[in-house]
Amino acid sequence: MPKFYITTPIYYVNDKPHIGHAYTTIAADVLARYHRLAGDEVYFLTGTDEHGSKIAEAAQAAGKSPKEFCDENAAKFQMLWDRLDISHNQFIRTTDELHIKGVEKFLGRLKEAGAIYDGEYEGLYCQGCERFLTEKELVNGKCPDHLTAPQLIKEKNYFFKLKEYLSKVAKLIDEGKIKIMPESRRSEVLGLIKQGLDDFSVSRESVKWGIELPFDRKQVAYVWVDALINYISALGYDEDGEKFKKFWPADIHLMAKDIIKFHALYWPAMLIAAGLPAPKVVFAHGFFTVDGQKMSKSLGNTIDPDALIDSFGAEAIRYLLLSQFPFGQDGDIKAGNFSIQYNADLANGVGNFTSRVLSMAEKYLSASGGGGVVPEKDYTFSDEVAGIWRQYKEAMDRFQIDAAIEMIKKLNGFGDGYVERQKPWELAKTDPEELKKVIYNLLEIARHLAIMLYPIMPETAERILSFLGQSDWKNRKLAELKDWGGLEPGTKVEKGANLFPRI
RNA sequence: CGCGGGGUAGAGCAGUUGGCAGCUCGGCGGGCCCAUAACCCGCAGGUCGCAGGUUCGAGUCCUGCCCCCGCAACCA
Repeated sequence: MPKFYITTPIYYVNDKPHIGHAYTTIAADVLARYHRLAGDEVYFLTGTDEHGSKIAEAAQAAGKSPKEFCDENAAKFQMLWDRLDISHNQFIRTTDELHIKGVEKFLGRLKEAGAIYDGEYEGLYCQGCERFLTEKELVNGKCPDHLTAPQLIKEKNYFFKLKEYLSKVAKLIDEGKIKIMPESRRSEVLGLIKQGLDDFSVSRESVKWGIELPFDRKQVAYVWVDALINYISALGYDEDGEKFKKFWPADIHLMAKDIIKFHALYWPAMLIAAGLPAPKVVFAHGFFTVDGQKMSKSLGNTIDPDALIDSFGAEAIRYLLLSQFPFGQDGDIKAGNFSIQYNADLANGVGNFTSRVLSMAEKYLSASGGGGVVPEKDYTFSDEVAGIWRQYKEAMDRFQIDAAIEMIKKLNGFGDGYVERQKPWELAKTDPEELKKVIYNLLEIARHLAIMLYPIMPETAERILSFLGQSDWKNRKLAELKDWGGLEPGTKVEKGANLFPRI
């Protein structure tokens, strides 16, 4: 059984989760669920990044200890993932003992390998960026990202020999061993390599809230280095450990484009230095604006994920967020149109289609025990549906979640069109035998629709499948589920509840 | 020479390797009555930002130009 190890970034817990975190995590969940459905052994990791001076400061401002502060915020993330039905296998926190051990081991390994050297660093440090800036990066003496003047800081630091490993990373990217997606990000990263990057420091002397270096307890790991290591520490980071052997390297690190450099260059370089394989895919999705504007607290247009869930439900939000624009690109979330789209795609689309099909089955094929009973199979549509499935799979395999959603809409439309052409309500009077075939086809289309829907809207899919009398589908692989004719004659179906009430 | 995204039908967007311009919403007109006043069909609506170039052929490649948006903090 192939394995599929997928990760989200670990989110910085200096505040509660926002819509961007939800977007990344839902996307990862969709891919994780798709791969489980396909029969892969999936390991889906998410978590929180809890060290660094910013956290320490925020905790102090809140009058709490760093750990207390982190506990509270980490819980908010966990609660949101719970509400959104995120199916992660593990939620790692960088304050977990497991992680701390992993970081110590990994940094120790880098030191042994001679990839770390100590030196003194004097530089302009930007609090906001949590890193030293070069003179060249400054604009009018200020950090271009934070518009604050960096402070001149001098401290002992350990450095990672990035320059020494960069050519190896470049080679892996070149050979496609590390796939950077989408394509535009790949060229961006190759451009960065061409420009040349400096060795970076992996430790901080001035920061206290962090993981102490095993070879120098006066220093703590730089928060970025600490964070990246979570992808292996979560698995136990033990070359002989079963979990680690099975799942590493990651099949895909998913993230937003702002942190591509860390994942596509720094992290693979560190892994190479430590003698470990690099991740197979580094996928950076885009940023989005909301209703044409960048989200910001001062503009008051931030969207609380919980409020969205309250209005539309977790299932609809998963769908709405991912159907807005091509996955990977920048785009705009038209929150103002959510109710329009909800009604169009979910209430009038999926909800109405399953409703009309199931109620026809119940009405025209009612059995003595009540409810509809699936009639004889008909093979009319094996080709059409197989074609849609092929495109759906292609889309998912290329991480084009939006394109996969298009296929769901296409199948839905195909089903609605079929109803119109066949007019079951007339066949009910003129041709009962033909009617049975038509109903069979419709029920079967509904089943396929539900399976396709599963990664995006798992709860909805399960409900439709249960209305269709399906119970053991979870034990089957997609390769089998997507074949035409999966619905067995004699199965009882029921109209079920209204899936998406109009709003 | 800061970085990045974008200019395609009224609105919002697709257009992978160049090959007769598509989708959704909205508008108009029909149809249907199984369904969540839902569904189906048809119509209107585009000089694909501008100007050159390459090509048998460019929204798609090249050059130049114009315009819009994001880039303090939070932060995917």
